[in-house]
Amino acid sequence: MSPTIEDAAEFLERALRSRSFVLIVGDCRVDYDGRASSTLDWGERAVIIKKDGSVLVHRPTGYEPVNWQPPSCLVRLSRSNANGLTVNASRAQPRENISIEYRNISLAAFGSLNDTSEFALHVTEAQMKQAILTAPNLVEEGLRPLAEEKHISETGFTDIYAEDKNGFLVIVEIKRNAANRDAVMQLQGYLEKIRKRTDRHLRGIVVAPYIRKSALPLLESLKIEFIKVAPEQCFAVLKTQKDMKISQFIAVSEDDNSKLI
Amino acid sequence: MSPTIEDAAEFLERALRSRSFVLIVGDCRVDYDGRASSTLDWGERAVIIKKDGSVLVHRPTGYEPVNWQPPSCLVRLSRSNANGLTVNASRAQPRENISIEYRNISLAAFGSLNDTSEFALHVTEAQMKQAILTAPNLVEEGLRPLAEEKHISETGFTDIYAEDKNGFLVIVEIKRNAANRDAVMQLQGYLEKIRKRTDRHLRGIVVAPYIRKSALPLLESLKIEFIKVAPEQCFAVLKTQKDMKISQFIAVSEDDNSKLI
DNA sequence: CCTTTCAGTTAGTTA
DNA sequence: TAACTAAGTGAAAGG
Repeated sequence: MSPTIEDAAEFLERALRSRSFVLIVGDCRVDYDGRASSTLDWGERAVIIKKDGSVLVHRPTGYEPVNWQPPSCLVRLSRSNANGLTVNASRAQPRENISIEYRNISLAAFGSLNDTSEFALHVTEAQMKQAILTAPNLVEEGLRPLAEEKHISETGFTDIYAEDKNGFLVIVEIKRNAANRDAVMQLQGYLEKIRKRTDRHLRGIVVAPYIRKSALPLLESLKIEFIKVAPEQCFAVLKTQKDMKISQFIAVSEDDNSKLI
Repeated sequence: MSPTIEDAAEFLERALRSRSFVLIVGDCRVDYDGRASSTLDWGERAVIIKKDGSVLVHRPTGYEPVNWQPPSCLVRLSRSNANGLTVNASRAQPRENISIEYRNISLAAFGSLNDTSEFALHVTEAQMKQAILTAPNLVEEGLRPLAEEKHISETGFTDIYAEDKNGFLVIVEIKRNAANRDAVMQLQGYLEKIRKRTDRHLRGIVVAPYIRKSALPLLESLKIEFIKVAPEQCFAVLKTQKDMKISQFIAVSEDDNSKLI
């Protein structure tokens, strides 16, 4: 059933050379030495070796790996003896090393993982935009969205056209995470373009969960405003939308039931 | 090459029922909702489901899982449609849920991991004992170890017999981690046994990285002493021992080399 | 490269 | 069970 150590060694040699995602399940001993040191006697664990040099040793329970190595460390394979196979992962700065010695390997696999999607914590900018279009008072009392902006030449510029309660034109730039100088500059560039085409009074608002201190001077000098909108708020709005649909459905169902009584 | 979603579903159904260690590599979408919320669009990731209900979603790079669920959560499988398969992991307190929707599975495996060894951070008690036997001044200036104690009836009692510079008998109890009331009581019980057999002045010393505040009153009332010995110190001693051997070897080698010159 | 701060922190210990 | 604290914390942002 299990591959021989010999076969596994050859297999893993190829796996590590290919710098892909490597999975090993087997009976091993783990030694760590670095900022601290640790030992873990024989037992079956699952080990993940990633292409960036991360190494994770997972026991049968628990969220955290029992031993690990952060990204950008050097992973090598060595044969301690005919029946032994050791995976060695080390890095400098700080000098740390973990060695995983196998006496049996029950599963070994490797392959490249194709994964390019962006991870969005809380909500995406698109979802934030949707939330603000649904509930513009998240930004300002009396704000009325006008139309969605088509990306003309900008990259990664999520924004909203709107009118405030005084009828002034408002450009809202949304950032999913911290607004920095770049975000302010981007909005400024956009405002300047628009000012060339219209004489209307123009306001620029950066909307983000929070703003970098480093962006505050620029913000003030350009008379651009910052409104803090937490992803949670947006999520709450979107959730309420969803819940609305569900609660409406439930209401109908209850009506149906009442008819049955 | 890859199993069909149909086959994978059946396979994983069995895997989850067996409450063992489950590995899934495949093209998935991940949604999380709980203390925060997140989305992750299609891509290939490795998922670990442990018997205690931990769930880890790992991308091709990075130490941390992109999404996860801590131990003791409920993992269920559902078929969204003929070509879809969703792993759902939820827990209450706090209410959290992650759902992993697959459109392709390239690897699925499960099995029980037999892993009972104790994880020892820094050093084991045996190693601490070895270090103190090698360098008794870690505990006290002038301490001379007498003999190793055979475990009479105690469990997990790692200790050292010694004489201090005044010729008094010293019993040293070693704890790898925090010394608590139990440790003090254990040593006290042992001291009482010995006092019945001898009239010699007897000292009891608890050696550990640190001591619980809760154990201090008991310690004082029983006139038992506490000496802080950090695992790092023990490790340093053991390392020096090792290094001694190596440096001796190097010294010899250098001698040999010098002869060759 | 170092420092500070935050995390869906997790995990362990004490009250 | 809740509160407090440490972690081989890791990861991001700022200097």
